[in-house]
Amino acid sequence: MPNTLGIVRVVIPRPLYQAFDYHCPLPLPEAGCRVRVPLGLNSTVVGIIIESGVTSEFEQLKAIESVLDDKPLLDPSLLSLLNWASIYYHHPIGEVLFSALPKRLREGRELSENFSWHLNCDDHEAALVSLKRAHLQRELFQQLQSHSMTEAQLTSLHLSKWRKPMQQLEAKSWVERRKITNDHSTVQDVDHPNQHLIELSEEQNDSLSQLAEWRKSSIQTPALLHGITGSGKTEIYLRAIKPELEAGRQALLMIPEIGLTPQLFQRFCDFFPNQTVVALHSGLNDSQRAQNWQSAQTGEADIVVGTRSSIFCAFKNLGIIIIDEEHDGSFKQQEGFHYHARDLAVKRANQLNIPILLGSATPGLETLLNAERGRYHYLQLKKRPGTRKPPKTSLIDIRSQTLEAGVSRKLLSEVGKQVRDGNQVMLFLNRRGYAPVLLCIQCGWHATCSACNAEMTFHAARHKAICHHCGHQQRIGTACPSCQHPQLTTQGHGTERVEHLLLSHFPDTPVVRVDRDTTSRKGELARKLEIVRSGEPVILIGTQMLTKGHDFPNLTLVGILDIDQALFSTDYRAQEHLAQQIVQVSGRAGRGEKKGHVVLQTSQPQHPMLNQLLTQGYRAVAQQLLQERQAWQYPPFGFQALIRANAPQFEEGLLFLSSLRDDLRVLPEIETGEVSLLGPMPSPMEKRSDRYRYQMLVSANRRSSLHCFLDQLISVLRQKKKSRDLRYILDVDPTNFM
DNA sequence: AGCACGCCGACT
DNA sequence: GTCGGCGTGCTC
Repeated sequence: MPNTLGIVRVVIPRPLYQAFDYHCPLPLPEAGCRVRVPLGLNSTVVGIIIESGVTSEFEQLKAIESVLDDKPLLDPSLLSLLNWASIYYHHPIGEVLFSALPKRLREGRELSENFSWHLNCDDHEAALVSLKRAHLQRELFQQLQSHSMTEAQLTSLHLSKWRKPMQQLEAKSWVERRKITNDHSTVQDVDHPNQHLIELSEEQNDSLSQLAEWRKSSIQTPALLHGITGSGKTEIYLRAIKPELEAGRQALLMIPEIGLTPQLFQRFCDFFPNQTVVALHSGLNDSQRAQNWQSAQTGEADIVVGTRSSIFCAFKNLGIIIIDEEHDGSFKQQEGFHYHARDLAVKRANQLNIPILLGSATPGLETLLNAERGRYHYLQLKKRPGTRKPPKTSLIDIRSQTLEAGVSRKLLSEVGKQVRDGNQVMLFLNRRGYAPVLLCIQCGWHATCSACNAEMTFHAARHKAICHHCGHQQRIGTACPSCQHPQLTTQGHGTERVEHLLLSHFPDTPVVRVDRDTTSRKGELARKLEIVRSGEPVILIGTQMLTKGHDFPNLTLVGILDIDQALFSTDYRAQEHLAQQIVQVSGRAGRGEKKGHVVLQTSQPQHPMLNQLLTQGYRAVAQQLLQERQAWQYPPFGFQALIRANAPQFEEGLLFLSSLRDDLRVLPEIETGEVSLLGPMPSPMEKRSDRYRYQMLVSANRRSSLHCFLDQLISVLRQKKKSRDLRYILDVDPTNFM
């Protein structure tokens, strides 16, 4: 006999598509609470209730062991987003739900209590005098003089070691610790005298009033803010958020993976000094992440600035979502649960009926199409504020140039000229290391990775060849490892090589290299950026780390090296990415008073896309690319999913996918031609990290056909027997075919 | 995934 | 005999 009372439906952290029912003592905890439940013969796991008070078909229910939360951690709207994502991406609900939680909460740990610290001292002067020698305490004291601070705020300040001195201040009774109960019943004053120091241009003001108009409508559609680089999109974000904070709601600002420049975060803190701004990105440790996540969940944080996974952050009362650099590829998760944070953000905003603003100088083709079809509100910023002009771009035909380390004479002399004039220069090369190929001219040996089908990149300073795909390293002496010939040579150039070239040509100018190798140490990137921000002449050489969001006012020349590879890529997205990259890098030039100039080195100066980009700009290129996509029925006109399979044995994944394809042949969507399959075929790098990788592409002209087909595909896939070391994954709306 | 069960070959 | 490799099936 089915029970009608005392049953909860629980999602388990396992790759399972269904939830399990458990008995639970009354009163039942609400959906979104964590519980500890028995699973299998003798283990217990942390689960999340997704439905409370259900009837169960299942006969032998077990009882939950304990309830971990008295208030739900995930509210109904977030649960429904996660459930939707599980269905849309055809990914097990167990993994989807748990990917929303910070590690500590996933493990069932206690919620830490949040505190704030308040100054409780009559004579500030006397206290400061007595703290003359206790620098850390003194600094904390001064911070607290302006306003009281929460743990999240203290941690996000660069005061890494604040706990000890704070304890000492507490011991002296000058500081009082209080438990936070802020539930936004009283809204802090959002206005602040410093806020309006930056005066907006006419165009910016116009966009803002359009935004205000747009928000009055009863159904919120997304808005695209298409503003050229340097047009001041951040100022729009700040002012778009402000009314929401004033109404006691919270804001989520999503940024690309390595896009969190301390300046952006600082700008938000400065603009809203009375509000709590917290970060959620990969630079935080587990405890900071749990802390900040929780502060959004309780309502203590007003603004969350976060990367991809912050789309799953719980909020007490979310009022607006802003996505900066919405075209950026890092919003798509590339392993495990392959979600697209931007697309989920649009869905979340739609479910909550709150505004969402997508900002970019180079909107993705999907977003641009939505805007041009009127599904998104389309705002444009076409000018840089003040007298600043967008940089002028010219091409250098490298076929008629002498090259040194891939840099043309012409560009080198231009660099010299700018540096002599006291300006800063940036060279962009999307390849780190010294050279992508290391070889012996005597015996033909070259450094290849034993785990991947790839060349290893030579890193000169470390005397190593490193595989950029799996991290495998090999020490390189002076002689050839195969024939002992005393000299090895290189082919191609990376940032380290160009750095050497620049050092030899410009011995009196600092050369700053910014890539993953030179910034892996904590604080190193910040230190390098600080050198550049000092305004002294420097030559920057770097990878795409340099392209995102930085503001260097004294930078007048940008040189873009080696784009030719991307011009001939077989990936249909390569042209879009290249155009975006060129525009983004170029946008670093001429942000201050001085005029900017961009030099693009290519062997294809007649290439139609490049020429259209230089003469008509990004939007024209995007429209052209959209036409091509339409002709081929590629996304966003067609809909795709990719099934990848890999195994340690050669061709095992291929066999598996071939057999899957045979099974799928009888499905109705294949017979009617609504859905077509391409492959299976080897992935672009067949062997990677000692696994052989294969893929099969599923394409459809209608999203509904694709999803109907994928439902059946998943059930076929799950019933299929496979060896234990074969792994497969379904990627809906793939953006990366590697 | 993580775990138990059960089947089979290969060792002290 | 029994140890352990791995294929299979189940988890409320």
